[in-house]
Amino acid sequence: MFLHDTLRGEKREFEPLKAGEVTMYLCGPTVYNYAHIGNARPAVVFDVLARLLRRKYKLTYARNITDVDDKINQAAIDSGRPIGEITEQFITAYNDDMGALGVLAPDIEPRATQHIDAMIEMISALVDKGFAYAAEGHVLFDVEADADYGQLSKRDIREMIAGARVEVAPYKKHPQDFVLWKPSTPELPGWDSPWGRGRPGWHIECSAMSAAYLGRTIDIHGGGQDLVFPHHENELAQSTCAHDGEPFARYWVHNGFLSIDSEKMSKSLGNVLLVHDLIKQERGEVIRLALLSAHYRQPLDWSDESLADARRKLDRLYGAVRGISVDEATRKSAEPPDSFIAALEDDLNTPKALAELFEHARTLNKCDDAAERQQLAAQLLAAGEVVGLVQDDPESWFSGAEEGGLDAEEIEVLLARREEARASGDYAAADRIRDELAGRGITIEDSPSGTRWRRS
RNA sequence: GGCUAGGUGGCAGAGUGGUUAUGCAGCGGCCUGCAAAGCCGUGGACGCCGGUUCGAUUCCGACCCUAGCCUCCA
Repeated sequence: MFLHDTLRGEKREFEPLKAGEVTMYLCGPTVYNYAHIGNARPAVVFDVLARLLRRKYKLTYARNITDVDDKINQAAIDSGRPIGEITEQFITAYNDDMGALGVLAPDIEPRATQHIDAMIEMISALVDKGFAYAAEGHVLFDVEADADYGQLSKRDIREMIAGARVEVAPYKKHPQDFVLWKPSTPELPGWDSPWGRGRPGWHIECSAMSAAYLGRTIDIHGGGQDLVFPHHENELAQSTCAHDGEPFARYWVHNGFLSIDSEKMSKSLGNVLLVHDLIKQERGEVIRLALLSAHYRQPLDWSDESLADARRKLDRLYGAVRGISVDEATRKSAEPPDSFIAALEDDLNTPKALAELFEHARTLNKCDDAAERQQLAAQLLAAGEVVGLVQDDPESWFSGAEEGGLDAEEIEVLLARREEARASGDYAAADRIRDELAGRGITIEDSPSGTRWRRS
């Protein structure tokens, strides 16, 4: 298995720290709004990685929830609702939305507000060891005390023109020093600490929670590319300095950015696509495949076309297994094609893996031996399970409900009438029925084993 | 300006120092009452300029273009 590591800047063989066991941490959502399609990409990508890793290793996968944050505070002020109500609402919404995309729950979903003690402890350690200092109720990380600061994002703090565009707070020793702890006014959420009542900075949350659940050194740390700086750089600095130089993450894995119709997704452009809305119009599986159709490190441009494309791909895969009954034992014992796993194990090359799956589908379509067909179908389903696709019943995939469409019974009545017409040689009447169905989005397929239909 | 990724056929998107990616769309055929699905065949590509090489889309260098980060955004 190979993974691209941002810190080393290269793809290299993956070896867990402890033989047979893997720890993985992914930066999860800040719960003040619904997740958008860009947020969904890392969740889906690392879900596939988790599924793949579980084939070989005992995986412990943590994805945090940031439920204390100034954006949340602002949302509470704007809406006049209590913070706890807002965070609960969006935690539930996030899990529902990701579930709709086939994302399995991580082993651990730690919440920041439940780990304040661990954060305070880590901040104290950083102060004691000379890597942080208190100033005006704040505690700041001293980047100049960490000779390695900038190693992940390949930045040299001496060259950073910090403060050129943002006013530097007067209590900072160095413009790049970042907040570990900040004071809270009475109306803001806060916890007692050695530096007074306050709340944690964003970066320390992940450092403290990953150490609490996964240990000081974790195997894989994931997130979006935009988190490399400053978030992950700061996590790396905090954790390494607090732990006397013990390595923090052995592989840093970052997914590429997603754009919408070649434009950056942003509120000002009004093109923010929420998963919550998208799943009302399109099946989650289609969205999931669309997210996996480009390599995770590549930029991904989202458009109506990418969804239509994903839908047709699923038509092909479901079409290959349609009508084949795979018994439980065969299904359970089947292994995905080697080439499929090989592609995934090469830095999670999902487009390549899917291409292998299409080749496999062609082999299946060509095969006319019943036993062999069942075996091939079982392999395809086993492969689908690794990427979280093609796990639905093929019949329900093709007959999936559509608003205002004909229901299955009406269709069957029409098909029966068409069969009668065909049997009596009245093809004109048969074709009229077919045209009528086509006009209402139903495509007919005659086959030796009877006529079947699907929504197109 | 700096750092980090990219620029592949009509679209999406892998990969490789010389040989079919794959999916969709196109074209020809098989199958079908006709279709659809499926199968077979087929056209079409590697940003620009140099260099290395018997040979480069693939390696090296310059250039152009795009994206992300340098502003607590996945």
